[in-house]
Amino acid sequence: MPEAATCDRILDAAEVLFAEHGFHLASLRQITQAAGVNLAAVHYHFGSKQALLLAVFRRRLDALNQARLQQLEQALSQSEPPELESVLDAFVYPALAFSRGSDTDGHRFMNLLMRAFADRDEDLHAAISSEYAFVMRRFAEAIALALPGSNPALLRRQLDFVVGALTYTMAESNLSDTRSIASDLVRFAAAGLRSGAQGQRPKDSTDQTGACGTLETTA
Amino acid sequence: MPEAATCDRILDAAEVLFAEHGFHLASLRQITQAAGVNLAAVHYHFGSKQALLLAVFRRRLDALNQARLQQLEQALSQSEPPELESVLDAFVYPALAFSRGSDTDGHRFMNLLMRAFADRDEDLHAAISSEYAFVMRRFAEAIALALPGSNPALLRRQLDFVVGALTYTMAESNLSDTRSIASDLVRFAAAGLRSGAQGQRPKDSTDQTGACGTLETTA
DNA sequence: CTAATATTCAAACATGCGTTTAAATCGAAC
DNA sequence: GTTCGATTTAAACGCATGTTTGAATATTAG
Repeated sequence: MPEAATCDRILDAAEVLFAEHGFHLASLRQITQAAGVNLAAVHYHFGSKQALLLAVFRRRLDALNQARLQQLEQALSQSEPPELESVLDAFVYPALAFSRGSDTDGHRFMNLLMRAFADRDEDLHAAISSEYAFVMRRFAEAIALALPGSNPALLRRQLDFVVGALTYTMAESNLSDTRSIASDLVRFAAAGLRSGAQGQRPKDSTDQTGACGTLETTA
Repeated sequence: MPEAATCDRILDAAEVLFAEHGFHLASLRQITQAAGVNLAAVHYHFGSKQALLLAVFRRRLDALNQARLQQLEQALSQSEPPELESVLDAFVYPALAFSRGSDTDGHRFMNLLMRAFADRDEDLHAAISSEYAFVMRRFAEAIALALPGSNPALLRRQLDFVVGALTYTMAESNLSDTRSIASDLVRFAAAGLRSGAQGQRPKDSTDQTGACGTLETTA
């Protein structure tokens, strides 16, 4: 029989309904009914509703960040030092392609990601950010290589600008050409990053740790 | 007696708890207890929990967008055509100052705003965006004036990048110097906007309506 | 075939929610 | 001082939720 396993059917239905109605509004009864499984199956296979949410996240983020790192390696091997636009594209394009691809699943999942970011779910945040923190670190290093002499504190702040622009863009519901949006965003971000790279910025630039490692690590 | 009126005490407590736990998790029992009023007072004064949320939003957004427009008028009167950086600062600074001001209330409210954006609450969205759509329109016009010959469709897309960077930055929980963050973001955004202003962009740039008027209007 | 293990199932449990109700209390006007 | 509308109060209603339970059913192993 081509019937998917119970776990996967639960994950699929949960992803759809979490993204559509939010974590707390999507009930396990809705989810299990949409998945065509019994209500208690969630607790049997995942333990709790919260654990189910985490499992939904893990399944997608693994694939996304793997695609990002793969494209980053390619960008790093193509020139020395790496080209800024190539690094940014490796960060931006897989996310946009995933969120706006032909399958609507990716877009739905990105909505879910935005929700989780806004919800500031501490447990989920901690679990996820520790799993994928190294991805953001790798990109920060690559951008620093592409912009020699840049101010690290300013660069980190500007990276948050890029993540914000990307996250917000992904959450937009109308979908048009992914490639052109990605290139617009890459050009926009590259110009912005270079605008602070010439050693301008006379003032303090207080380097407060603790700003990194938030959920942006995942988007 | 210096006791605040019941309505205001409910609004204050609701803003805190909505921002802290989200709309659906913050219960009316929590809110009324924190406000020191009876549970039924919410329905007597506001009608429903949803209407209470809307009232919380209105109270803050009025002040924020008024401050933005005031600073925009000043920027428009200072030079002809207006300077791009001044226009952007009028959009960015009041929001950042409000969200990171000495009172923690502003920051909490910005969290609430992000939540509402992520929640895609249709009713709230419709009510709010229609009330403040003209603010975004005014800023789009001003930026178009500051960048003569710019592509309107591209400009709108880039404006979303700016809104995203701003929203994301506001939601960051650590608070440091507002003025320096604002100027970093303004320089970043100005460079990005100018990067697409020289008539580049040969491809389509399909102008799909319906992209505007989303909740970004409020942030 | 049988025994043991893994999975599914229907039903119930306890809890918290938004909302409603009707009586009690307050504040000013006559 | 009494009356009348506005406000506050305590209690209850109806309902949906996440979770647990224990029996029924599949699945696998010996």
